[in-house]
Amino acid sequence: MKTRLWLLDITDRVVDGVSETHLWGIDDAGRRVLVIDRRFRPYFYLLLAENVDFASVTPDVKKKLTPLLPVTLKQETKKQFFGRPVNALKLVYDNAEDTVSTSRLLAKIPGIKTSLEHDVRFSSKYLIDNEVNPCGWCEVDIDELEHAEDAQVDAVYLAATPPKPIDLEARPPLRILSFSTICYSSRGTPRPERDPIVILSLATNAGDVTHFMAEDSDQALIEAFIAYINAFDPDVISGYGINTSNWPYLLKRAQLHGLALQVDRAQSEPHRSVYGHIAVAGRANVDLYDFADEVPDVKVKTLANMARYLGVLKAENQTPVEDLEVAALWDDPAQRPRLLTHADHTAQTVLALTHVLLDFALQLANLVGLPLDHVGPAAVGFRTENYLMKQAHRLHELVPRRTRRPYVPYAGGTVLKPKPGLHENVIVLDFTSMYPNIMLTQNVSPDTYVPKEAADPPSGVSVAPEVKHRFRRSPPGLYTQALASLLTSRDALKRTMAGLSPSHPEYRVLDARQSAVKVITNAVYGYAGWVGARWYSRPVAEATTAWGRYTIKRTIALARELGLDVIYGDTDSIFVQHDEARTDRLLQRVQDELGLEIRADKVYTSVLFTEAKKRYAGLLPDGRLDVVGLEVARGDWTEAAKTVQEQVLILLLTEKSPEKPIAFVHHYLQRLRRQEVPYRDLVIWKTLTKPLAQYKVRAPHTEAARRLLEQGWDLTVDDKVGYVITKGSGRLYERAIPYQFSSYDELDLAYYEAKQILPSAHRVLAAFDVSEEQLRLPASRNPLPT
DNA sequence: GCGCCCCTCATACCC
DNA sequence: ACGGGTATGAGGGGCGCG
Repeated sequence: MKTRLWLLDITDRVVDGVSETHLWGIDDAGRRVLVIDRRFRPYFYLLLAENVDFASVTPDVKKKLTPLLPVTLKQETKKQFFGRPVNALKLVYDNAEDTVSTSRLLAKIPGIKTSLEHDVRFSSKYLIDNEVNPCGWCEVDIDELEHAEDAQVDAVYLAATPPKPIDLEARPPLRILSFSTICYSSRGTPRPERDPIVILSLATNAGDVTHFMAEDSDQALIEAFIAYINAFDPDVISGYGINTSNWPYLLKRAQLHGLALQVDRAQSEPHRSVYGHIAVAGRANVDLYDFADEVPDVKVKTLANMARYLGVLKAENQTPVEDLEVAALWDDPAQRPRLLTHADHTAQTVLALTHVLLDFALQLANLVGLPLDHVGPAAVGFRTENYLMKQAHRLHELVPRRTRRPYVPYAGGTVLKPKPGLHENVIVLDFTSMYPNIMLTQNVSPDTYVPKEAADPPSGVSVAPEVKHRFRRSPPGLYTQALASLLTSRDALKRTMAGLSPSHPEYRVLDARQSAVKVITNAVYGYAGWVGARWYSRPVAEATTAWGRYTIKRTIALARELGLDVIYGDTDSIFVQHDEARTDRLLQRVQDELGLEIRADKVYTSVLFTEAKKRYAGLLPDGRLDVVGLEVARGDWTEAAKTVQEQVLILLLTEKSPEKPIAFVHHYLQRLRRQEVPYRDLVIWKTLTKPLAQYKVRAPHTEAARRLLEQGWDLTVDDKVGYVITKGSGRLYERAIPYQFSSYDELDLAYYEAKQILPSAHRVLAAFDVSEEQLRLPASRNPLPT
């Protein structure tokens, strides 16, 4: 018998000392199935030192193994390590838990260089070796199970063969459940030991929106949630911040009531897993917050902000509920319905956001080979690494161990000094995927690097400028093959998409796929320079940026030869006058001489530069303002400062003279003094990047955080603190108050004028020789209230 | 005690 | 826990001044 399985989740366990793998998925008839594979065995390698043969080490290995568990030894002669053929002993075990401890012991035997792949997760090896990907289809021969398995699925089977990847068009329809909770706290952050969950709202893609309310306690609420999940039987459970907040809270509350939070398909409970996330066996628990980083335009990553930006926050009619208000709303029978509406709305928003982000998550999981619930919480480096491990398997390359290394800095890209002032009709020319293409064309990879003392290999080498690192020309290395595959697949996806209407159902999937491919393509260079990477290689990273600097330098020279004035440039781009004939010739010459593609990107009808690098603003042909690096583009300036700067820029770039902008600033300052600028536009948001105790200086946002803590609020690393500056004397940090605890009358408006509005406006007006003095309100008029 | 200088710390951006 | 390059503001210490 055969089954075709779309892989949703993979778990493993040890039964009677033997590891087994559980494949949870959906078959091509839409049934939820579990396939148990007892055939795949844990293993690791012992790498033999050079000029050491199997015969001279095997007896020692066997001797050490005797008192240990049964192990099968295999001689591997087809493996490579960093591109060099090696001999390795493969030790195959029964129990994955035994491999790590014995690998360390055996690596000390003379003639053994090191142990390898003992530090790769068992389930990862399973997927990689079988070339099976999560969120993709596989085919497997199955037998009936001799004993019943306690799993909440339509069928449980035993694998009779290893699974084989197969190409089936569409994924099966998934049952999705999104939820959110509201906890009651009379003071500060709710504590699970003390404060109940008062509302749990959920929304499903079957169209149901439901909530459960606490009565005397939240026990019935939790029981109702468990019952609902088991009845609806979702494949995907999603939420916003559920890995850090909702799940841990629910688990603690359930524990206090003596309840088992049985919501998975294995009759067990959610538990913390490798990347600190919560795993729900047999389902995919997806925390959408983990994908918020993919949307850099959203600075303060609340659910509402994400949803608004992605266009899924339909009903904005209701006033948002602040954490501070929850207790009062719950306690007031007249207000409680508002809280319930808010809760339901939140769950619906999470579901809507899931629809937007899930395709990307599925494609990323499938591309890099991490299970759906792992791929979100896994950092970019680990996503990239998993993709590389899959490539390595195909090339018979052994996976290097994770080791601690010292950090040694190296030089990056070139940034040109801009020509300050207003420029008209400017085009931006960009290299397409500069670093990936450099690595591809020069065969830059950890396994093609020729060490300083080594002689040139027969294939010849390419030599990086400045740093002089050498890379053998052939055969293609691990990175090279990975990038070739990524770059060609993205091209193909783009071509297919071009032939489809964006409304075509396939289009969304292809677009999600190409985004996933792009993310990993762009991450490979950074991965190479990350000291935590298994395939870390400083020469690779350093050579890549050196070729990049050479490339941009030559491009500038070619532009000048063609009579094009270079106004600015950063790493892989140059800004020149928009002269079609000359830029066309430049693109051709760059392609011919450098073998890299440079493309016309944006055109600015007018663009303004200050003296500073990485900061400019321009008008696009459709009239939109594009702001780069300036305060408008930053999350740590007040909305007030950003609004003013944005208006000043629009007026400046359209009028090309400073009169109207100056008048606008004056007008805005008057409104500020009359308290007509909304209070929330005067809040400053800053991220806590470490625990409060580790700060070496007192800063406004750390002191505001301290005040929040005193009032019972929890703050963790990566939380944003919103504060305002109040009147009084002394340091700013003494006057920085969490915005919830202050009011308009207490604000130091002079600070907002002098340190927010005026600098951000002046920054862009300085190019027109406007002084900050000219932007201030005349002293006689509208004096500041004291 | 205050203003000034210079340096460090901290954050967030660009590519 | 992917890279380096860059701008900017506030804190903090040292110094001279009154």
